Amino acid sequence: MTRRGAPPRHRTTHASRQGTPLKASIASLLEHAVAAVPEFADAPDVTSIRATVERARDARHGDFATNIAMRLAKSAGMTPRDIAQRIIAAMPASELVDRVDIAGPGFINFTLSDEAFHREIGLILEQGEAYGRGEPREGPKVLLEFVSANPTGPLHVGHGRHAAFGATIGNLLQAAGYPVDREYYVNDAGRQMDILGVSVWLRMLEADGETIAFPDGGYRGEYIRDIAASIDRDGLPAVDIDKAFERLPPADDPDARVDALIEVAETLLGAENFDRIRRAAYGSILDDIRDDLAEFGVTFDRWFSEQSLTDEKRIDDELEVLGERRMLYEKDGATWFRATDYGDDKDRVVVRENGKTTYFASDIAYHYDKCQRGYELLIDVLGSDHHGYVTRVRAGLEAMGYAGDSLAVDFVQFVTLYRGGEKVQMTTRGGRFVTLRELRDEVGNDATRFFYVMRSNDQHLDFDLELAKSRSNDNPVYYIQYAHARVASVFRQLNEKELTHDRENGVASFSLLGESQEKALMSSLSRYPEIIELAAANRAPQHLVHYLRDLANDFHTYYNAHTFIVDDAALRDARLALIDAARAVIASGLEILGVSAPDSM
RNA sequence: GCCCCGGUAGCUCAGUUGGAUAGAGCACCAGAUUCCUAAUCUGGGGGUCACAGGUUCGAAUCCUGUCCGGGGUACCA
Repeated sequence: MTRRGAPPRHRTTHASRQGTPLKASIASLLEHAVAAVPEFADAPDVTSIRATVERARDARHGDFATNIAMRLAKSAGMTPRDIAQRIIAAMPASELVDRVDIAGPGFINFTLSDEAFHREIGLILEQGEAYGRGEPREGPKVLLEFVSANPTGPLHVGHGRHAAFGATIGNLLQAAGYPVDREYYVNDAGRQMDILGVSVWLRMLEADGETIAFPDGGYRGEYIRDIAASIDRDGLPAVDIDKAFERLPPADDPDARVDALIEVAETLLGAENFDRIRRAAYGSILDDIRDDLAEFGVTFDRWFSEQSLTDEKRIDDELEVLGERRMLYEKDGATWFRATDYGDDKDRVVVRENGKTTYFASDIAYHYDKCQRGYELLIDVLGSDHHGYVTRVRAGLEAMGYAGDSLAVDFVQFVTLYRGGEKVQMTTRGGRFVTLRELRDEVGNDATRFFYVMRSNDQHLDFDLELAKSRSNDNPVYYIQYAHARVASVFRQLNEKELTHDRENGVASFSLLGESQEKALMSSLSRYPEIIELAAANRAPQHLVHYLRDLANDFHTYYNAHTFIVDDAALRDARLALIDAARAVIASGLEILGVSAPDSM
């Protein structure tokens, strides 16, 4: 499992008042009961009682179950069943609970009253799409960084998964009440930007009719030509190409060749002009990335420039602090950070022999900066090939005086595209990837967002284009959206029959809803707050995906089994109120996933 | 070598932080619509949770070891 910096558990101050999720209400009853038994007063597990309350998996076990009696057995020196007996005897009466039973080796099973569910559905109708969202929390203040792709080309399908996952995590944390900001780290400094500038310049020359052996390390996408065409040539000096290229290192050393080309460009054009091309290039690409993400429903609170770390002397500050703390030393002409003091495999270079700082030096400064801005939990969404960074960045944070575990990293595994059973070639000879935009154009934003988070982030993702596009029962996106559209359709039908829906009458008539499908739907709906909390705490959107699928199934089953628009007004109002609650929860869940909730399909 | 992730039904994957008889979709088989959208529903078969030990009332889940697949192990970003 990926290591996760778990946010501290929400401390609930509850009585079983309205607005408290069902599970918390049950946990509260249990806490009172345990506290009322003197023998358990100092049992070590009492503080985590809430965590022991679970939904029963089997209807025969009631609605909720706890294993608290088994957990207390050792410290209390009693058998689980005896403990369960004592706890049940001490349980305060509640209108939410019909029965409390002991089962199996010592489980305590709670069977809720109809009233408990009716209240919960009423609450959904009252709160609408706000239902299930956690109370705003003081902290930890979360900074969520994701995508952060280099602005050297358009986003591809791998970045898309990062975008969808990160955005959904952000929505989930926010829904659970955490204060969260989203940030994109823009790698606008260093050699990559120089290579980008050179690539554009070479394409400009080509457009002028020059023949140029394009270097291996350069960016050769078609978009580079487009950018080259858009560069304002006013003030650019004329260039004697042949002379400029005659001293280049041989092609079998691509790195040296690219570096030499950068130098040539800077000399011939002048540093200012070259910088202008470079900025135009990365500015245009970054605009494209920003648009692409915005169309995908992914937005950021801040775009943080790597270059600003240098400009604002943040890296200098960092090196000074590390130096004062004696965390640096010189070797082989470079400056090294004592990462091994903090558990890393080896020490790491922060200033190279050539005097330039490393990307790692920027990373420390950047994460240090995040801490200094007051964020208490830093979440980075990274590709799984970056796992080696975590230890050293944590080391950097600790050396700078912050807790290493304030950094949590969620790794996103690779994406493989399939068309039917066929694997899709993701890269072309020109080094071109299938872009996120192409994927979105082909399968649509909704299916794309959904499929990206359908699987656990640390699972390889097989993205089947045909399945994502299919408008059939194979496709879980449409399955869920269809449930939402069906509810809207029912209300349209109601309108056509010139009937109206009296919600208050419906809520007052919930006791008429005795069908098994109705009870199942109510139970599922009441789970929503638990799902939000679970998915947020684990940063695992797939919990929400699976929940919505199950919820849609409960709805479709109900739809097929019973008619909602019946003659009996009370029953009709009650049924319509129930499906309207289902509509609200589905809409809320889809919103968190960044998927639309259509009224018709 | 060392580090990270994964191994659960024919396929793709869940599994609520150690619970009760391991779940879902697809695929396969059999059914449902005079009625609110059949983009739907109902039923059925299908499992050595990679393997071997261990921890305990209880293990797919935790520990140790082994095997297989992917990734990483830069004075690149």
